[in-house]
Formats: sequence, structure tokens, C-alpha cells
Amino acid sequence: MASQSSQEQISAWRSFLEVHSAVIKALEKELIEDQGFSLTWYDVLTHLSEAPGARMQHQALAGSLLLSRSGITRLVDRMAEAGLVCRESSPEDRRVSYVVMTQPGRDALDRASPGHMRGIAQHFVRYLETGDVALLQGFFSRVLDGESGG
Amino acid sequence: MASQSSQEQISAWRSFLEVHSAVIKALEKELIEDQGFSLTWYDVLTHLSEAPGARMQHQALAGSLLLSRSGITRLVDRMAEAGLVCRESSPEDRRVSYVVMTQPGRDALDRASPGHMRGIAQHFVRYLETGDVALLQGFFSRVLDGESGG
DNA sequence: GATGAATCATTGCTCAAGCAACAATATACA
DNA sequence: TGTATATTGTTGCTTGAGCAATGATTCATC
Repeated sequence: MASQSSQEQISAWRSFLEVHSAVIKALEKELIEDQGFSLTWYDVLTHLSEAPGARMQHQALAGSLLLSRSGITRLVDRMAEAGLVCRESSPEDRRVSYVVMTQPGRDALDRASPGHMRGIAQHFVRYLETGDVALLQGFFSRVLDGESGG
Repeated sequence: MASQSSQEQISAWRSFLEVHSAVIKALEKELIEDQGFSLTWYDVLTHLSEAPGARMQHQALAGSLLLSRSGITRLVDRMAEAGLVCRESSPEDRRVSYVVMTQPGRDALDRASPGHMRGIAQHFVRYLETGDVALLQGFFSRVLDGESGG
């Protein structure tokens, strides 16, 4: 049943890639111009702000951001040097170190958020028509459920 | 009218990012395991195979792949060293050099395609339900039209 | 036709990310 | 208790990408 439209399905996949690339580039550019940091940093701050105590293990952060552990180590290095986060070692398990959002980090997120939300609206959300959101969310959820499990 | 569901719209955006990351990683992993080259290389070969004479200017390739010109230069360096493409200088305009797919390049694409298509089907297309494709394509087209123009 | 501006590809440099190896610590099991 | 195994984060190394500057060539305007 799928074969007859497989061309369109592949085309949908390629459009998906193009949309991602185009939108990401626009948002990243704006964010760097406005706030001087990258989408990745924004993501870290967002995830931290939503975590209890604004703190997360490296491990958990790696899982959420879909980055490697070594990637997280260096990312946190840079953000810590910029003062947006700091590390705290756990008293219970001396292997783990937590990444904690600092007040400057919170401020930076607060400064960046409105503009970034506007960017998302302008480069992505504005093209959504009635019913698109529900359908997209349904599709994305199925993908994420299916892919995370295997 | 949009404000009341803006939370869901942002959530759709974040899901979009997660889906992209997860699916890309799965496909890239499979492609490298099976054929020993990356999604980027596959993309180059695909674009070349669809171009007249299997040849494209660096410039055009950069536009299609949404990469920088310097990125293309080095990418083509590596692929040429692997024998999948070669360069040809234009007699009409001696600034430009064409990237041309070689027979080994064609063979590599032919070998890689079936598996990669299966991967796309398995990690992306299989989650599409009836009607999703048309709606997704509509949305993606609106984004690409809007974003390319400005 | 000659000179200045634009275009194309390349190069040097930097940055960000992954993999594999490692050290420190915790857990399991005997 | 003691030893093997697993987990957590870090480090060395490599890779791939972008930006800015460069050189070569073409185009435009006078």
C-alpha cells in the first residue's frame, strides 16, 4: 500500500531535511547576533530551567540533548567559563557531577527567550495551518516512541 | 488566534528537533556501517545523480546541500580522494570547477540506495499515516518557499 | 579597451562534536 | 570482605564545518 506513493514519502523526508537545515540556520544566526550564544547553549539552559533545582547530571543532559558524554563535558566547560552554569559534585555518588544553572544563566535565558520564541514563530510556526499542529505532534510522537524503544 | 495554542506550537518545534536528531543519527549509523560513508556523501551523490551530466558547480552543490563553499571544497577533496567524484574545470569560465560523479561513485550510490531507502522507511516513513504525507508536504513547501524568499 | 567591482574556488584558522582510552568510584557476587 | 564488572565524567585525537582573507578570473562601466 505504501509503494505507490513511496516517491512522495521520500520527497517528504528530503523536505524535512531541508526545512530543518534552513530553519535551524536562521534561528542560530538570530540567536548569535542577539545574544552571542548558540542554539545548543540555549537548549542546555532550557533543559536546566525545566529540571528540578535547575540541575542535571551530565549523563542526563547528554540524553536530553542527544549529545555524547564528551561533548557535554566540553560544552559545560565553555558555558561554565562564560558563567552561565556551574558544576557541583554529588555527595552521594562521587562519580557524578551536576550541572547547575547560575543566576547569569537564568538571566541569559530570560533575555534570549522572547526573541527566540519570536524566531520560532516567524520561521516555523507561522507556516502551520489549522490542524497541522495536532497532526505533526501525532506523527512526531509516533516517531519518538518508536525510535527510542528500538 | 495563535496565542492560545502557542505552547503546543513550541512543543511541535521541539519535537521536530528531536525527531530530526534521532532519525538522522539512526540513518547515519546504518549508512556508515553498511557502506562506510556519511549521509553528507550520500547527499552529494544523490544530487549529482539527478543533475544533467552528473555534474554540478561547487557553488550549486553548496546551495543544494546548504553548506558553505569552503565546506564543499573540502568535502569534494575527500570524495575525490575516495574516487567517488572528480573535478573538471570549465572551459567557458575558468574560475568554476565542476564536480562530476565517477563510475565508482555511481556504483557506491547504487549499492547504498536500497538500504538507505529501507532505513528512511523504517525510521521515518513508517510512522506516516494516511493523509500525513500531503499535509506534511504542504507545510514543508510553505516553509521552504517562505524561508528562501526571505 | 582599461580599470574597478563582483564572482568562484581555495586556504588558514578556529570551533564543536564523536570515539576510544582512561581514572575514579560504585555495585554485584562469591 | 574482596574481587570482578559497570558506570560516570574527563582527556587525547581526529573529523567536519564555518568565517575571513586570498588569488584567479569575469563582468560592468566608463
